[in-house]
Amino acid sequence: MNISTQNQSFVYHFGEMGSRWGFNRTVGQMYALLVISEEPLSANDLASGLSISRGNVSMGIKELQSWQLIQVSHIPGDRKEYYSAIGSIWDMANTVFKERRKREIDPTLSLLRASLLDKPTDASDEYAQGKIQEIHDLLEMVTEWAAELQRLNPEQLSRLMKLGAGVSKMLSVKDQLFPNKKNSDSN
Amino acid sequence: MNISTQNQSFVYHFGEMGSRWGFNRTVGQMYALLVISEEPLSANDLASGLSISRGNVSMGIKELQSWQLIQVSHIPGDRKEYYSAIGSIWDMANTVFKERRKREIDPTLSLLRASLLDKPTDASDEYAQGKIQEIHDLLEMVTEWAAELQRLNPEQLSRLMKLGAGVSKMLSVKDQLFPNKKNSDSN
DNA sequence: TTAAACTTTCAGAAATTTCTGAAAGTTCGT
DNA sequence: ACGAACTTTCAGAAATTTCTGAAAGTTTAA
Repeated sequence: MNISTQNQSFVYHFGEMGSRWGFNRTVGQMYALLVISEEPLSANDLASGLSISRGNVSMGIKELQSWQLIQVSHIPGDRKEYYSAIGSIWDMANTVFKERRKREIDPTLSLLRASLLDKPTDASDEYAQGKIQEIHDLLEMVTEWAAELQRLNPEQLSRLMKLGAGVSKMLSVKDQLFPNKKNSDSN
Repeated sequence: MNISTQNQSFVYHFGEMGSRWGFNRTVGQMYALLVISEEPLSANDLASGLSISRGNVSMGIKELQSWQLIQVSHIPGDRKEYYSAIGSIWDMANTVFKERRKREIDPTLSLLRASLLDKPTDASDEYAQGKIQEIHDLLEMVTEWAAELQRLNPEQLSRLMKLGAGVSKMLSVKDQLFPNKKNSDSN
């Protein structure tokens, strides 16, 4: 199994990016390779395609499975396991967002909430708590909003995004339609 | 300079989180400490507060400055430099987003565009290009949208987010108001 | 039950990242 | 011009992460 030079740089770069998304370079490369290959690939294909050890592939597969990003399939008469990327690119983005929220944001929110329970003992603690509160509120709002958006289907989301700047116009339209809805919480 | 145990865990955790946002643990901790402290802190304060070397602090400061997250100030009659976090939490989030876009997303988009310029040579390349195209389009759309949202002021953004699920209702309201606007590009 | 065909595990090696602290650099007052 | 008070740099040390490959585990077929 070898990768066309055409896709080499994509796979490699995706690996680098992957490390920003919570998994390491090789795991990112493995995933990239699975995404762009139409046929499912065996663990050996991945190892030889990326010139990494079989053991490394095995660990990477485990990781990708824990992210729910790949799928196993079988070929009749062949005992090897074959892997392929699950779903569309939208699904992938969704999954990664959801997983990261679970693994990173949620624990952070808990920690912030815990911090807020301690009563501040002096002025500087007071100031610190104020800041922690701000961060908490921002994170919570963004998180909830993201969850909300994830509930839209891709088509709706796509329309919303393509609306672009129009979104602020919509806000004012809304004010005209429902001028008495309280949106005066401008802190 | 020592940190109240109350804030210790916040600073430490923020450090861990920081590494997800593109800088390392100590840089994250330094920033956390600056955020929750009302007074500007000197490099030595940071070093002793976090029990790290002076040299490390110096590098961290450079990093935070390149992210435009901190500010220098001076105390009359004192030659030391004092640092403090810039702006509100909103500003911070904005800055981090903008910087990450510049450093990570933009290069990725360029790479994807470059990949798309090569004509595919066989069927499997064709499939790969299709996927790369999808990723490109998604990334581009999300990026543009994010830029759009960043142009809103915090108050508008906050209202939009608090709208939550209401956003999909707005989409249908829009359809009723402007039923002939073409939004049928549902690929 | 044996063995072939596969997968997983994990100790230690290799690679990478981060940190320290001494030395070099800068700035300012005299 | 000198030296005190600071900051920055950077080579190598320390810590952390990732990877390898041999050994152990699993599954299937006969």
